Amino acid sequence: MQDPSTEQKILEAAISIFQKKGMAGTRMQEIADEAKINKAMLHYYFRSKQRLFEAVFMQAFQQLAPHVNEIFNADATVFEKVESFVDKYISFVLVNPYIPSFLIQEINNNPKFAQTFFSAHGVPDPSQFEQQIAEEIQQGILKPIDPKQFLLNLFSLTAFSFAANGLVKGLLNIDNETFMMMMEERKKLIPELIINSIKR
Amino acid sequence: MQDPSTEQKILEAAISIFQKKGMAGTRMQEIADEAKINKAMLHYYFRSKQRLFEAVFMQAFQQLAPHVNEIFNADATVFEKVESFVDKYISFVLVNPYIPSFLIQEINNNPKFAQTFFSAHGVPDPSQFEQQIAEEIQQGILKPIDPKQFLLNLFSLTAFSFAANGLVKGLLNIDNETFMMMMEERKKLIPELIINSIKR
DNA sequence: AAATGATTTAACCATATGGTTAACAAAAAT
DNA sequence: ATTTTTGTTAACCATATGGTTAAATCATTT
Repeated sequence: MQDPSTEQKILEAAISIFQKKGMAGTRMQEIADEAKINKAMLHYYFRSKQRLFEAVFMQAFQQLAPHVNEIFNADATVFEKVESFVDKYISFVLVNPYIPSFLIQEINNNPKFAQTFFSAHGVPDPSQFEQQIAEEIQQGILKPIDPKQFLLNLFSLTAFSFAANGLVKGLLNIDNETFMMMMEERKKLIPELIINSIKR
Repeated sequence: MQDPSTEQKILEAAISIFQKKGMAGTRMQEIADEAKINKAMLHYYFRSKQRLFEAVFMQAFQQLAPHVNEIFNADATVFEKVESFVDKYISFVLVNPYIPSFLIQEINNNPKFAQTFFSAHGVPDPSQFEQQIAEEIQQGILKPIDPKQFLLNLFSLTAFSFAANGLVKGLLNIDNETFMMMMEERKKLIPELIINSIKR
C-alpha cells in the first residue's frame, strides 16, 4: 500500500498554495517545497497540475456546499435557516479564509472548467428554497420578495467581506484583528438586517 | 512624436486580457495578438509585464475610486449618497463587469503590490464619512450603527454580484440576461434595504 | 532470504515565456 | 535632400516550468 501521509502532505501543501495564489499563479515546485517532498511525487500521486488543482478545488467546494445545501433544502423556517447559515458560514470561513476568494476567482478565470465541474458534480439547487419562500409569502410570514434577490443579498452580506478581504481592509482602514471582530459581530448583524427586510 | 494609437491599442488589449485572466494568467503574446501588433512593441511602450499590468491596474482603480470618494466625501445626506452610489456604481460596473473581480483578485493575490500601490497613490479615506454618520446619529436621523459595518453592508450588497459573477450565476441558476435585469432592480432594492436598516 | 511491488530521488527534457537585439522603415528635423 | 529620431519587425536568448525517466530505496509477500 502507498504511504497515505505523503499524498496527504501534498494535498495539504497544494491547498495552501493554490488557495492563496490560484491555478495560474501556482508553481508545482512551490507546492513540492511546501510539502518538503520531491516534485516528481506530485505527478506520481496526482498525475498533472490540472488534476491536483481539481482535487483542491473539489475539496474547497465540498466544504462550502453543505452550508448552501442546508439553507436551500433543510426542513426549518426561513428565519431559522438564515440565522444558522450566517453563523455557520462565518465561523467556517474565519478558519478557512481563502476558500471564498479561491472558488470565486477560479470560477471567474476559468468559466469552462467551472461549467464542466458543475455539470459533473452538480450545484446546490435553489428551487426548493424558492418554493418555500413563496409559501411563507402566502402564509403572510414574509413580504412579497424576489427569492433570488433575497438569496443574493444574503450571500453578498455574508461572503463579500471574505471574497474581497484585501480591498475591504484597505478601504475601511482596518487591521486583521478588527476585521475578525467585525465578522463575529456580523453573525448577529446580518440576520437582523436580512430578516427585518423580509418579515411582514 | 510617437503614434498614440499603437500605445492605446496595447493598453486596450492589455485591459481586456488582464481584467479577465489576471496578472498570473496573462501572456504577453496574447496581449500582442489581441492588439494585432508585434510583441516587442509591448516592451517598447511599457518596458515590462509588471509595468503594463500596473498601468491596467491603475486605470481600473482610478475608474472606481471616484465613486467611493463621492460617498466618502461629497456634501450630501447619507441617504442621498447611498442612492447615488448604488445607482452610479451598478451602472458603471454593468458596462465594465470585470473591474471589481480584477481589482479584488489582484489585491488578494499580491498583497505586497497592493500595499505599495496604495501607499504611493492613496486609498479613499472613510474618516470624514464616519464623522458624518456620527453626526446624523446625534441628530436623530440615523439609528446608532457602526459606520464600518454600514459601509461593509453597502459595498457587499453592491459589489458582490459582480465580484463573484460566475458563482452567483451558477448558484442562482440564472443566465446573463436575467443577471443584468436583476442588477437594474438592485439599483432601487439596495438603497431601500440599506436605508431602512439605518433610519430612525 | 529472495522476489516482487510500491515509493522516492536526481537528472533530464521539451516547451513556454518574458525580454532583448539588430536591422529596417517611417517621420521629423535640419 | 539628408540626417536624425521614432516606430516596427523577425529572430533570438535565458530562464522558468510542467512533466518524464531510470535508478535506487523501502516495504510486503512468498
